[in-house]
Amino acid sequence: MYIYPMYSSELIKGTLKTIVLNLLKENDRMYGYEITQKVKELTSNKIQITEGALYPTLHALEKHGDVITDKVYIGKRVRKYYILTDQGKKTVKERVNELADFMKTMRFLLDIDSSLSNV
Amino acid sequence: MYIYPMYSSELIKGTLKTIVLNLLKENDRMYGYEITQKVKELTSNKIQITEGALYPTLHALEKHGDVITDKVYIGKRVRKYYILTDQGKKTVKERVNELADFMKTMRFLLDIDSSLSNV
DNA sequence: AATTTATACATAAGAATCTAATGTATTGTT
DNA sequence: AACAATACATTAGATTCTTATGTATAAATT
Repeated sequence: MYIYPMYSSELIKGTLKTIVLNLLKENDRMYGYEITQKVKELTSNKIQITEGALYPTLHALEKHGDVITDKVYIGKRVRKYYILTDQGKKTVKERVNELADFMKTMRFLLDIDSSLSNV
Repeated sequence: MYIYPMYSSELIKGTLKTIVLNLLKENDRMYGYEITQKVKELTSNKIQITEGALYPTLHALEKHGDVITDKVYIGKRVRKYYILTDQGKKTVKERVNELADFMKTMRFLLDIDSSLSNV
């Protein structure tokens, strides 16, 4: 059974906020651990968000007003749900558009589309 | 006259080495300043490599054996040409393939291809 | 002729963002 | 009973960038 390699960490830098915001756009409410598992699953283990990266990011999004939280107890264990605000919905669009544009530029710059092996 | 905005710096992080290596693959020999101008030109000012980012990157590539240098004097002014080594040619392929794969994953994860506004 | 802009290298302090490690605690599985 | 999974969080250290600074030559403008 072949294990897909993870991407080198430099690549993921700068896209984490966008990934998290976009997941929240599509799922209404998610908690931290759920986000790490969902990304892992959706990317066949190629992107694994570490907790040391995720939680500070979530806290920053909350501070910035892009998300609000809802603390829920499952038995005695705490869970913090994150929900997009209206402001956050705007931020998602901006971020995703910017990333899409950036990737377009990179494909051109690196002449990627012409070799069809990676489409 | 509309000035295209630059991408936020987080996005560029982690792709600089790949951009530089790929340019060297396509141009045989280039010097630092030339690289900054070429990237600026090819991306309509949307990616502007700063010297503080570029020179340390070039030095790291040399240290790692991906490039060798050729110091040339234009009159009294020095110019350091960078040339890919065989090792460097391998590294370019790996880096570009990884970035292409990563962008593919991101397009899927962020559901970008379905909205055709950014293709 | 003098000043400014462009060319061309380089380094260094500080910011941002990540990894890896550590910590606490509960719940499910073997 | 022991281990793995769930769920939060923080911190030291690494990496990679920005911004500022420095040095110097060549070309263009006033």
